[in-house]
Formats: sequence, C-alpha cells, structure tokens
Amino acid sequence: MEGFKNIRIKDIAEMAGVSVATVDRVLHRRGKISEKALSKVMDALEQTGFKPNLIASTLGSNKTFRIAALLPDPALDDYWRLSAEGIIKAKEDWGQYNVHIESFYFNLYEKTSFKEVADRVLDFQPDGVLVAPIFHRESLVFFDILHFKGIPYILFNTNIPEAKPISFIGQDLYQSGRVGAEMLSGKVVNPGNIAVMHIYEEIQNAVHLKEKERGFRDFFADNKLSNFTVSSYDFGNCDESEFDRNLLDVITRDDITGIFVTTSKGSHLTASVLDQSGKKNIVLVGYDLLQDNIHYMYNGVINFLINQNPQKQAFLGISYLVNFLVFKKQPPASDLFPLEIITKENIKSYLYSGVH
Amino acid sequence: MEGFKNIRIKDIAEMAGVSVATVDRVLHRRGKISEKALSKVMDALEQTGFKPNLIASTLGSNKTFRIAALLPDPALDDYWRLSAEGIIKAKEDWGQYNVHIESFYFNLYEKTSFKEVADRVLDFQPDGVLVAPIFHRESLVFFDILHFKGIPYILFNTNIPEAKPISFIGQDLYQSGRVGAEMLSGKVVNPGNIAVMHIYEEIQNAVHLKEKERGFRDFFADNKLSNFTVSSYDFGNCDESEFDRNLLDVITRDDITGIFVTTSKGSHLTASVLDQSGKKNIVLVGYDLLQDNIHYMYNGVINFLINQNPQKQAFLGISYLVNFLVFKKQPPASDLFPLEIITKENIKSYLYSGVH
DNA sequence: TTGAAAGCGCTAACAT
DNA sequence: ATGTTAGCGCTTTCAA
Repeated sequence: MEGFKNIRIKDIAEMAGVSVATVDRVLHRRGKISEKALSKVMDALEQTGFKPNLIASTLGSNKTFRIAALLPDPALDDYWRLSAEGIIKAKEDWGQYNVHIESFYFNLYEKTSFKEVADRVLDFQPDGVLVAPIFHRESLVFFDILHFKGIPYILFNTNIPEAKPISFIGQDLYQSGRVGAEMLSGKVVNPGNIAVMHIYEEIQNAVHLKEKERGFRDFFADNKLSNFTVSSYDFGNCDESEFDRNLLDVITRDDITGIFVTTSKGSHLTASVLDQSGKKNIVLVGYDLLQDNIHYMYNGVINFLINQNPQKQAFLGISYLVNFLVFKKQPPASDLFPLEIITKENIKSYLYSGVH
Repeated sequence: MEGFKNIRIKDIAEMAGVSVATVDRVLHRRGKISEKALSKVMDALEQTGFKPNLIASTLGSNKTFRIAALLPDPALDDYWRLSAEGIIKAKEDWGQYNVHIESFYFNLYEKTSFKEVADRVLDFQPDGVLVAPIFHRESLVFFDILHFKGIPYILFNTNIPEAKPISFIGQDLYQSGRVGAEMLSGKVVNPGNIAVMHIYEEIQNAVHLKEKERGFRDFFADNKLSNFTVSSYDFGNCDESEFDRNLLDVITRDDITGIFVTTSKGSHLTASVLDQSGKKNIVLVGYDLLQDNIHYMYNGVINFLINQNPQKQAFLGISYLVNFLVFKKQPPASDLFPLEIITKENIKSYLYSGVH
C-alpha cells in the first residue's frame, strides 16, 4: 500500500528549512544557491525520494512548446500521406498539452524545395523538430543549424547516423531485406531467377534500397539456397508506359519466378504489370499498406508486404519530442520498428486496428 | 496559424455573462442550470470550439483514481508473465497522473482462487477494473457486482460478449486460425495430414481454442486445399512425460506433416517433442513470444508464431481505463489487435523494439 | 542568495 | 440556480 500523500516541493522546503523557490532552484539548477541550502535540500530530496508532479509543472510554467514536422508533401505520394496522418493523429493526441505542432511539407522530388521549406521551419522558431531527411547533404546543413541553435531534432524513416539526432525512428533495412527473402523463398514453387527491383523516381534513396538488397541476398547465401539466382534491376525516373514495357521485358527475358520490390510505390506498379500481363504465378513481395498495394494483395497478385508503418513512425516521433520537451524524458537513441509481415489473411487485422 | 491564446472557462463565462461555476456545471452536466444560462453557455462553447485543459482539470480535482488489474498469477505461467509486464509498464507511464494502479493475481488453475481474489479487488474499492476473464461463469458474477456498483471494467485476452464491458481488447481468434493455416499450408512441402493440437491444462479455454480451429479449417476449405487432411487432437491436464509420449504416438501413427498448436505453452511443449525425436521436418505453427518459443524458433523447430502481444493488450487496457476515468475519453467497444506473424528473420525486430 | 506571492486553468465547497 | 473563492503543485517575477 502506498496511501501516503505525495510529497510536494513545499514539504521538501519545510524539511530543509528553506523556501519553495530555493527548492525549485536546486531542482532545476538555476540561480545561485548557498552550499548550505543546497546540501540541506539535497538531503531532503534523497530521504523522501521526491518526484515532481509533472502535471502541475507544465501547468505552472505556462509555456507552450513549438514542434515542427518536416516531411515530403503528402499530396504527392501515398506513402508520405500515411506519415502525415501520423502527425495529424499526434496533433489530436497532444493538443491538450502546451504544444503547438506544425507540419511543413517539401517537394519529394526537389532538393531546392527542401532547403526552402527547411528555412520556413527555422522561421517558425521551433523548440523541437521531426525530420524525414530524404536529401542527405541538404539535411546535414539543416541539422548543423539546429545543432548550433540548440534545437533538438528527431529523424524518422531515413537514418543519417552522422546527424546525431536525439533519436532515430525507423526500420532495420538490412533485416527487412532478409525478411523479404525469407517470405519469397518460402513461397516460390520452382526455384529459379529472382529479381530485386529498385523502383524510385529520384536517386536519393538508392543507398537505402541497396541495404535491403544486401539483406535479401545474404539470406539466400546464408541458407545456401543455390538453386536461386538473384539479379537486381534499377528503374529510375521514367514515364509509366515505358516502365511497364521495360519491366515486362525483363521478367520475360530472364524468366523471373519471384520479385522483391524495395519501394512501396514500386510494389503496386509492379503488381499492376503482373496483373495486366496475366503473369500471376510470379511471387511478389513488396512494401507497405498503400491503397493500391492493399488492392493487389486482396486479388492475390502481391503475396507479402512488409509494413514500415509510416503513420506510427511519425506519431511516435512527435510523441518522443513532446515527452522530451514537456516531461524531460529522454527518448531511445534508436527505435527500430518490428518488421511486420502482411498477408491476405492478416491484412484486415492491420487495417482495422487502432494506432498499433 | 493559430497563435491565439487558448480559450479558458473564464472566457466562456464572460462571453455568456455567467460565472465560471455555471460553465463548469454545463460542461459536466451537474447541478441545476436555467434554460437561459444553458443556451448562452452552449452558444459560447460552440462558437469558440472550447476544449478544456485536461492538465489543469486533473490538477484541480485533486482526486486520485484507483484502478485494479485482475489477471492470472504471472509466476505460474509465462504467457501471463508478459501480461503482467504490460501492467507494470502502464504503472510507470501513468504514474505521473492521479492514478493508483494495483495488480491482483489469481491462480490460473483454480476457480476458487478467482472468486477470492475478485473479492479482494472489490475491497480495494476501485474506480475501474481490467480483467482477464478466464473463468466464464465466475467472471459473470463478478461483472454483475461491478455493474451494480457502477464501476467500469474492461476485458482483455478473453472475450465474454454478454459481459458488456466498456471495451474488449484481444484478437480475432477465428482469423488468427486462418493466418495459422495460411502460413502452415504455404510451408509444408508434401501436403498430407495436418494436426490441430489443443494443449491446455484446464478446460476453460476450450471454446476459444475451437474458434481458432474453425478459422484454420475454413482456410483449407475456402482455398480448396483438398490434398490436406486436417485432424484435431486434445491434450488435457496430464503429466509431461505422458504428454510427450502421446504426442509422439499421434504424430507417428497419423504421419503428420504439419502441426498447428493453439496455445502458447503448447507451442514449446510440442516443439520440444519434435526436437528430441529428431522430427524436424514437420512444419510447426504456434503462438506467442515466450522464452521457450523464441528458443525453438531460433533453432528452426518452430516455423511461425502468431503474436498475441499480451504485454500490449494489458498496457492498452490500463491506458483505456486511465483515459476513461481521468480524461473522460470513451475507449473503442472492441480493439482487435493485428495478427502478427513472427519468423526467424523478423523475431528480433519484435523483441528489441519498444512497446509496439 | 533567498523568500513572498501571484499566477497557470480548473474544481468544488460554500454562500447567496 | 448562480456566484465567490480557496485550493491543486509548480513556476516565475519581484523585492529584499
């Protein structure tokens, strides 16, 4: 039982024979305190195991924190639309508290847009920032400024280790590739030629996609699945009909029996080609619960999806920031999300459940 | 931009030409208010879109809520140990707020223990209760009392629809069986005889396990997998060596090629038998991330686990209660968790990530 | 270097 | 039926 009344600053003050203001000063190491007062307060603190009431604390310091979220424009991309949803949810959840969360969208395809919007973030004078650092070099410049200004920031989706954020939220890409391989190899009936498809519109992600590929290939090597041959293909920024044709050519020419697509958008683009060409017996593993991907999973063209859970990544990013600023709680240096395997039978359980 | 200062009760009071107490009364529908005052306040409320400051609210009403969690003794069972962990985590997370969370453990194998501990819960005079209603009949009695006393309660893990809780947290058992079938059928190389094993120590769960079996069988039927034959076996409360022998007999006699175990403990019991007997090419699908199951997944005896995420179920149960009591937020009537598929390659990502 | 006191926004007891 | 007011525990000015 712990029916005792909670210890308040006032109690500590009385025990130490000082005023509440003095106690507050030692708690927050601000102002000047005499040796004597300090030690007396410290003693009282230790003896009682005092825990400040954070509710009262945030109410008392009638301060509202400003949090900026910097991410690609959700209107331009379905994947980022999910991230943006996570931020909206966070706004709702944390709205009660003294936090003002603002989203800033940059154009996924233009570095200059990133720079420009990053400047707007600085103008906003945030107390904390959540960033999806798509553009490596430009992001580093931005982080230097944040660092200089003493503004804490969290990265999500894409990691840049040298950025030294207070936290990174995302997935282990290498391991994610291994999971893709595990699913694909288990499903392919006749081993043979397997394709890793990197389908993106800008080059900036290439390095991350290669990390998935490395995991994918390592799985086959480690498990000595020598009856499979893995080849990789890059489809850059080209128009859609041309893409469709190229993809189909490759599949036919190389007699592909299984495809691992490393991007979420690429997943349904590929599915569409397989669907239209009637090549439905090719095993397809892709990423994320985009509307189009869901469709192709229901109709059986996509066999497995690995869910990166962009909503939750973004939501958690904001939550970590709020807790850090409001409640002085340090987030984990890195929060790697579970590699969720989605199939025809469990997909609904993911779609219809809460924030999970 | 929304740089405006937040609207306070005081502001509403001024707009409506009444006192703060009156506004408070309409906000909480308590006391008597004149038609006139009511409508004026309502108007002001609507016009401003007033949102109460919950921080100030919980601080103001210096009330601490008592929450009881009633669940099986974690010392007796690994699965329930995970649930208990979720409650601990919730205690830490919500400790700041005016809530006092207390766990009450009953003996999983004794109805009388449930009754007795349920009585202790009532003595505790809780404002809200989280229950794992393992014992159907006894639980109903308990809920009647809670209902009579006007104490809100949430069920987790096991559903009892007629209990009318404010929320149920768990999984769709039928669909969970389908996922098991999907994984198992995809992995078995030579179709043949498939076994559904119900392994439990008390009969009380039987009805729930049958629900998993129904989903499992339906999957085979719906997908016209007629080259599989599904049989089910019950292993009740018997000593371990006898169990081992019986299980092995069945597997050998019926030439089983794949096994679906419907309980978490049964999963590693079965795995142990397969491991020792050297029958490692039988596909095994089980439940939950218990230490022993993790072990057998690493060494390849268990092929898939379906994760029921007991920690999170319990954690969320408490969270819903806190939100309901402290913040008057209604939880969903039913929160069905995602059916998480665990494999050798993604298991670490589940073990090493936060609360997810 | 320290203390007194006025908030923060809401609740609830007490008047009227 | 309505208003006044003293808290809740902490922060933060201001004066000493």
